[in-house]
Amino acid sequence: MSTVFKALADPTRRRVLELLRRRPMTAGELADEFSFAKPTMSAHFAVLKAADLVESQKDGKQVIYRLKLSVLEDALLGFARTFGMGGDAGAPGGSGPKTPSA
Amino acid sequence: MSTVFKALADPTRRRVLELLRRRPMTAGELADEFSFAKPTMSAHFAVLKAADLVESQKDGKQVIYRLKLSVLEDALLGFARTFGMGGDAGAPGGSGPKTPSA
DNA sequence: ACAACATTTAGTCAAAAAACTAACTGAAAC
DNA sequence: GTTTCAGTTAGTTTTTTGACTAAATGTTGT
Repeated sequence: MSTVFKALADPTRRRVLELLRRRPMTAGELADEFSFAKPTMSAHFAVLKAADLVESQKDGKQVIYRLKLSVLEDALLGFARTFGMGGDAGAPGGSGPKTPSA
Repeated sequence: MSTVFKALADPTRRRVLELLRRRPMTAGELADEFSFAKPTMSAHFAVLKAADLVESQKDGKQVIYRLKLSVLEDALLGFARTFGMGGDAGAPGGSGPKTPSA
């Protein structure tokens, strides 16, 4: 959970995820979308992978990155649910703004 | 947007938000829930405020913090929507969800 | 085997983040 | 009006982050 939010904290990484939403891309393709050096991008990929937000697959001499949408979904919506958006997960009492549990 | 995700990246701040979801609390009440020194907590509050995730109101010698749920909602669900969760915002066959350069 | 290519690893550096203590500000209480 | 209390500001320190260059790894093509 914490690793996911840490990963999402950087705008470059968020944009990588958005790019990967459309289609899987190689490290090189992704790197071409940014002005950073390749090792810098590689480090970003590593953070995303550590957060389990992407998976990588080796294909010849390139590496294909693919978004793990379900993980992003679970983290985001799971957290949102903690706040009473789209479900309920923590404010059972009665003073809450959402979750009209009565 | 970036300030929101930066704010959410820290577990202490996420927990502060969760506490504030139940009811507005004073800085002192919030600080009591953690083992950090008060200035440390004050700095966390400042980050949350800069991200517009909370608002503060002075009441005598204390400061009441209140969650701005709608801001959190907009950020979280807005970002989720970018990824096609709970709506649509850019994935389908077109050429570009962002940067509609045409 | 070797050259070319794609990517990662290693090592460095500067800037940002998160914590602390000490000192300050403002409001209440005495 | 001075003490006390709540909270923030200032200043310091340590750790983490994000960037870079140079070098290593592994893969394909010659």
